[in-house]
Amino acid sequence: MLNKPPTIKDIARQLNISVSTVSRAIRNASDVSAETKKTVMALVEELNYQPNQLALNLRSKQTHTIGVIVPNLDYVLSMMVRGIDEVALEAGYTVIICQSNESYGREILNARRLLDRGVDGFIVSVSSETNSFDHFKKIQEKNIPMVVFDRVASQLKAPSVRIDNTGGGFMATEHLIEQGYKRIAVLAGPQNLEISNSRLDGYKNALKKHKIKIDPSLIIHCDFNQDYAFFATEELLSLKKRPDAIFTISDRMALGAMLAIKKKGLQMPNDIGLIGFNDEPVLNLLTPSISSIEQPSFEVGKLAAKLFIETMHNMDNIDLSERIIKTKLIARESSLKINAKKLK
Amino acid sequence: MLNKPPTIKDIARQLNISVSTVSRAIRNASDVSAETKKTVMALVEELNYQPNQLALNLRSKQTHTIGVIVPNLDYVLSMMVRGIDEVALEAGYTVIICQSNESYGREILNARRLLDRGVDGFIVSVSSETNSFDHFKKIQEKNIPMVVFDRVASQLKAPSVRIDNTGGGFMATEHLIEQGYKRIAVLAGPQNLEISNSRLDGYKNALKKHKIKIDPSLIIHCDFNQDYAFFATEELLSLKKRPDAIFTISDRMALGAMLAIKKKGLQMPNDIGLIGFNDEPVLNLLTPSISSIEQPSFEVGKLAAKLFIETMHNMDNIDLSERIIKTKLIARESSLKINAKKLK
DNA sequence: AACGGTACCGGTAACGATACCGGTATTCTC
DNA sequence: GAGAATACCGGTATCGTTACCGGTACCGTT
Repeated sequence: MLNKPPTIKDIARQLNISVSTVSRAIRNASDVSAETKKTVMALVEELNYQPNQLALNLRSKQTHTIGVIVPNLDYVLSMMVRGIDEVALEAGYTVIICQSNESYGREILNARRLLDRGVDGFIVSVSSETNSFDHFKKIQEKNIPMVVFDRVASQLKAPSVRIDNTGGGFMATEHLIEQGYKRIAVLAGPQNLEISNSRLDGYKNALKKHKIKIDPSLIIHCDFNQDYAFFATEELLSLKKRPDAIFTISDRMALGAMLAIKKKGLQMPNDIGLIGFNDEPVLNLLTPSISSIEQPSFEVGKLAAKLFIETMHNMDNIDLSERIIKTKLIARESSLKINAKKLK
Repeated sequence: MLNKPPTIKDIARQLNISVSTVSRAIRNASDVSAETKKTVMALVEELNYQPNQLALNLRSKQTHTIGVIVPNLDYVLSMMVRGIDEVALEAGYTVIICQSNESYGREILNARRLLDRGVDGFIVSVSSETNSFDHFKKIQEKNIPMVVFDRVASQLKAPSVRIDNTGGGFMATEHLIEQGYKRIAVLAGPQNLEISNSRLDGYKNALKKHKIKIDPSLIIHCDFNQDYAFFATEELLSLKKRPDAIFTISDRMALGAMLAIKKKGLQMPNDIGLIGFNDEPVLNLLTPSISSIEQPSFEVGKLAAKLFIETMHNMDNIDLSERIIKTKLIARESSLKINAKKLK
């Protein structure tokens, strides 16, 4: 049973009419009588005709496909991708997900491959290695729609969706201050990532507001990585004047910090406070449970996809304003000094 | 700047030669002189000519695309997908990932959409709702390559890769027995999922081997879900003769069980033992750390992709033998009775 | 009777690329 | 020097679909 799928031509031949008429009948266009339309549709049904997408792609130069490039598929990004997928599917688009693995070269490669696969556009979150944006600018010059999300880069002029990173960093830090912590360290991410620097800015803003001097020795840049965070925390804890609280700009790093804290034999929240960022569900299962900044990742993804579709349908008037989504403080045992005694 | 990308025709026109010659020159085929080849390649370079994939797709009826259908993107499956992606990319294939969200209808829809998007084949893990496999059988009848992985269904005759579920269930259960647990309960997954039943079989085998009577009241089927597992465990713990150990066939369920155990005020491993399945990294961070069965998910994915490519290149002689990958016991505090005292 | 409008349909050229066939020259062979 | 082999190239069909143009009826209007 390997007979090829029927084409519009087969239908035309069988019905003794022209392919154009068949085409029109199927697309329910005008210029075709109700009667012929009926006979065509009957045969379409009988033969189980499906239009050949590949041919349509060639003719229309569209594939109804969105290329999504992400640095990885950690908890946050995979939630966002699910959001993108949800909206895209609804709108009749298929999503191709490529991971750059935080590599600049891989990101370029992904873009190239997606491009000559004929995607209709891009939804992108940049890798931590990426400093130059020429590969994306080239895409924009070709008038191909592109939306950036989560990891936004201000050098890249494109519609964007992200969370309020500065605000989140501020909330986390102020929360620690309000709990009475005095020497607050921060594990920041890679230097050239805006998402990282914005959260760090929030941290600085909070200290300034409460008139606490910023101590550069308490600011550590390292990878978004549990192991790096572990070692960084060990170093922090062995300082002469060790910090009494740590804000890590991702939960993965908070986990590493937690391990280092436990290894050192310190108790949270009394000996030291800890707060992460992202609010991964696991935090609530740990002992002590760990505070964090919650963000609506799924919503970010959905909004990015919606924005993409809007942009796509309105290419001669692109709305470059930033969409910024609020975050929320989730205070748990690891930083709740006052209530901590009650909880015990 | 909206000049269309150059085509083979443009090159031909500029060089005053025919398109066929250009085509041959580009593909480095015979029947073209070294000289014209050089001039063609020079112009190709200059114009930055890229062959139009859409046209090639139509002509060759191939897209170099693999459709991957998974029920969700939890820890295990996303690792597997990463493995697939790795191998596929290397081999020049792009992967389209679709989530069925454990829905039979969605699975059918995904298959349809991927099909008329012209994927070259499928790599599939079935949803928990799926009982009928006609949608996949139809694909096979069209002589389109398909490989199933992880969630395998024996009704579906296709090359497959999965872990040794029965063996894993056996190892987990025997470990509990060896630690001295007597009344071992199991939280099994959905009834119609082979992956679930196989792990349950392993449990039964271990009990039989050690001459322990199987108590149906200790076997509970519920969703792969933390909340369900929580409630199921609460019920188990309120039994008159409550179990002294629980084997959950996924880590997500183990987390739910843990919460119920803690709520009840019981101590692991002495009051009750607990072991999960999958060995998600979080287990090691919990207090107590939770035992599990480790599986090489990334390898499963890679193997699935390799198997797919093999199958694809050898469609008239498909190798239907099952690839089964071994698992490994990771014993931690939640079930290590003997060493537990030392750890304290 | 002549004309304009509408409804319907068919032919053909694209889209971008490759495969096949056939036709020149040039070289080789004896 | 005739015939065969080779090297090189161009024309055309094809993949499946839609856009565009043109043509035939048929109707109603004046």
